[in-house]
Amino acid sequence: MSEAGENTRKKARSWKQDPEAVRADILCAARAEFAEHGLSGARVQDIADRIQTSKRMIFYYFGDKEGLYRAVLDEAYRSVRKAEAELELDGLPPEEALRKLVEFTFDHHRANADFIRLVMIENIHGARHMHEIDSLSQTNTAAIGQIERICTAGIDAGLFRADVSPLEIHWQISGMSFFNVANMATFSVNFGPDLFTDDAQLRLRETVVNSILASVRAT
Amino acid sequence: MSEAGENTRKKARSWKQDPEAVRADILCAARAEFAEHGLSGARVQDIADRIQTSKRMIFYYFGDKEGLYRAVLDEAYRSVRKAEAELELDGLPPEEALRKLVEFTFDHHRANADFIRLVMIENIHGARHMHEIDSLSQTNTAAIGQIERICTAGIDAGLFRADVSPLEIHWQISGMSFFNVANMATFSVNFGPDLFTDDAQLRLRETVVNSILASVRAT
DNA sequence: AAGCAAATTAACCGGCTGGTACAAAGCTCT
DNA sequence: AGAGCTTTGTACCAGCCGGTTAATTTGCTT
Repeated sequence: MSEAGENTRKKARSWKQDPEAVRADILCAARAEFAEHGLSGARVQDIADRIQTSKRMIFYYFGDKEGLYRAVLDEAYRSVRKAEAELELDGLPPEEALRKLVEFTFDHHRANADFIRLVMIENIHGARHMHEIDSLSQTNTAAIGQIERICTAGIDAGLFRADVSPLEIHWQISGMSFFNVANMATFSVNFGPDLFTDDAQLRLRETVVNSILASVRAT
Repeated sequence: MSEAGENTRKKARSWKQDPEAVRADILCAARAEFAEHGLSGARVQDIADRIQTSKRMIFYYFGDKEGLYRAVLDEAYRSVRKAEAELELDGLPPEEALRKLVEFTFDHHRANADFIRLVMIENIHGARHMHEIDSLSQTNTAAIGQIERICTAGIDAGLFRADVSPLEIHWQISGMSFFNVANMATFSVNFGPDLFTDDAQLRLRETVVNSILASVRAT
């Protein structure tokens, strides 16, 4: 019974201190757990079990369950916005830039299902916890900047309608890209899984690009 | 302490039996509770407290918490699909029909936030519970029928592209209409609440109509 | 090496929550 | 009216789970 875990890193008789690594481990395990089960569905013990640590550590570093949840949410948003910011579109012609942005968002959402699920969960809670995280509003509003630049360029070139709304465009792109991941489960049950094979997703992404481009194009 | 509730309908000394009403009441209260807090977040006691009944009744009629949740989900889908089926589009020209369908879906989703939240919750659970409800798949696949008819009419008239996919169109309409309600909370926090005023929603709905129509139109 | 704060462990607790046992009250049928 | 079913109320329980207490270990500083 007491002989378990001889090759584990931290347990078994003696352990090394590595607070930052522990903190990061907890955050990572918590993200998975929260994404999978939601805030109330997640079990602190299960988070501890996912990594080589004890329940106590979680409260030690994050205060309580909600504090941990908030930290997870914060870090998740931060990393996503960072990825978005790294997308370089400034050199491209407007239509091409918009296409790239749609394709990126669509793919990125698919590749980060955990983040999507966290946002779903946060919406279930009426975004109550996001309000308590300051730093986010700044990072996020910046996401519109790219679209704004594309739009002004497109309008100036006479390619886009003069009344396009960058915010509405972002809403549309986000909406479909988000829905695609968030509602895959129920959509598959209701209408079959055909839309979610790899090549169907490629076609679907192109459909989204077409819709967005068609709706901004000057007549 | 024990004198409470003289004017309540069922308690206080003597009560009338009305099983179907109780069942319906529970279902209604449960829908609200589940929509608000999710499956694990919902409290059976709180559901009982919302109406004039005891926790005991809930287990009596629905077996356990998940049974109740399943019943709620079933009823919710059923009523929504019923409303969809009542929409009459067959007489209209294709573009007009499609416009009406988009407008209806957009409005209907907004007006049924509880349903949206239930679907969000069910997606968090990977649609696990929907699989255990038979009757749904039939009701739901029928929802595509309308779009199929519109598309064939549109293609035959040379108004729509020949390669439009009814399923993809449904996906787009659902996606944006769903996202609009489901992610209102986080979207507002991130980008401000401007898009969710009544008249902004009217414009947004028109934007969705435009995108869909523009993307199906023959060049 | 001693002192001290930070990191970690193990055991524990209180109360909440899903679920139940049991009895009492209504309803139906004869 | 009363037997036998369904429906409802009350009290209760067992276990889970977030959170805590207290003691032990590590490592830094002097």
